[in-house]
Amino acid sequence: MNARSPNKRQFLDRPRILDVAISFADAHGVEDMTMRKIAGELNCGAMSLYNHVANKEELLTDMLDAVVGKIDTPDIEGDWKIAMRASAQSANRVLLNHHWAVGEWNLRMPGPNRTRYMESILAALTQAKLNDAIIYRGYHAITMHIVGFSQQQIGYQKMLGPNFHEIAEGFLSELGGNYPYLAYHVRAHLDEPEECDEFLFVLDLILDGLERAAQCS
Amino acid sequence: MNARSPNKRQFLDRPRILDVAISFADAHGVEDMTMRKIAGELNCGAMSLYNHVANKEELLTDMLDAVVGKIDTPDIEGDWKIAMRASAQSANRVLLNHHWAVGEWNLRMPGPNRTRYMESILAALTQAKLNDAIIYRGYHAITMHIVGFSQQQIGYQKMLGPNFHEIAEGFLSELGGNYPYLAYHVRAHLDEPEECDEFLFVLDLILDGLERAAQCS
DNA sequence: ACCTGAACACCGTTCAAGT
DNA sequence: ACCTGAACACCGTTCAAGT
Repeated sequence: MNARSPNKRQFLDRPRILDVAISFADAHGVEDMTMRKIAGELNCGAMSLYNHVANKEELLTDMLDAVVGKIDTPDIEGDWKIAMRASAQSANRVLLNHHWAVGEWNLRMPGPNRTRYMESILAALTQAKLNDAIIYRGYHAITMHIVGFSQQQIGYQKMLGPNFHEIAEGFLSELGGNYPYLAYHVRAHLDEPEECDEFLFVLDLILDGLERAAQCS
Repeated sequence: MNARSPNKRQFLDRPRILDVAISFADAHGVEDMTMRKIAGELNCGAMSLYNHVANKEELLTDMLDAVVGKIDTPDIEGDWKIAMRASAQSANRVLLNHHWAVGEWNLRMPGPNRTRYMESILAALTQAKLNDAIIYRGYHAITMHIVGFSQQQIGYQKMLGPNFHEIAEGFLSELGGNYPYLAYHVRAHLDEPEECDEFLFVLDLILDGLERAAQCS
């Protein structure tokens, strides 16, 4: 009669597996995520998962698409740059919350959520009355920035870990007297209070540049 | 007396292991790279590798650093934007030649080559007489673009594979009538002859934006 | 229809034994 | 000092058997 009893139906279904897998990857990283461990958290045998999911690849593809589904789509009304900023910031927030997702983004074919997401970005750029060439390049530039910058942020977080200061200081002393510019840069990292506006700073570089390029042509 | 003979010294050393590992990852991807397979290509037992390398993690860290060592550093003389463009293009070329490297870039602490590379970028930005805040943000923007854009290019290449057209057409017919903007974008991909200047287009957006931001402040 | 244990073909790495 | 096979604790997944 308890949770581990074989007769107690576990309501094992696709969404529940997806939820548990995402939570596990959030907590321990996707490289530690194992079919056996997911099954363990669901109190079922590892092979039971395969009644609902073709294989681990498919599970990961669906996990990514579920995460993409959480991103706020740009509002088609009003100023396109403001809408794009809001959506990009939402994407950045979501990706930081699921730090494994950024590594899967460019490896997998888009699922339904990502397809919708792509369409919404392209729709917003078209709405902005940019010409075709700028929309084409702009789409790549914007999505590149969203996942690339998030990945860089996450990468630094992972490399430095919770004992941030200690590792950075260690790296600094390894540098010795050489590499003065790098030492200066690392020290700036240690002093900096907030990084969140840096994502938007670079995004604006791109958005403003696109607008300017469109006016020139 | 042949290569597989145990008495024939294999000159098994760190650089040789690194070379073979990089070639293997280039050919089959890092996810298929195995200590046992590397050993196989070196005609030695899997455990022999551990006499020269602490573990697979360390090997991957060194592989990435070796790849970074191939990137042309920006020339400190002359126009900073031209120098940065040349170096970024070199990085893009190197990363496309070692498509696994881009996934490791943000996961590992910099080795000696990457340390030198970071220093050279920061030196070039300082040489450009940009102010401290712009150098700080600009460094992140430029490196983000170099690895982020390369990763996006590689990701599309991997997803679509050699039978590029076929898969894209399949995706298009899956889209059906919905997602008109996305369908248009995918068709533009199919028509486009060259993508190599798109990397520079976005880089210039960033470089010009940095210069403009520096003048404003 | 759904679940599952045993088994297979792999991993990275430890260890004790070889030379 | 360098090499290595056996072994350990894992993987993802197949398959045949259960309900």
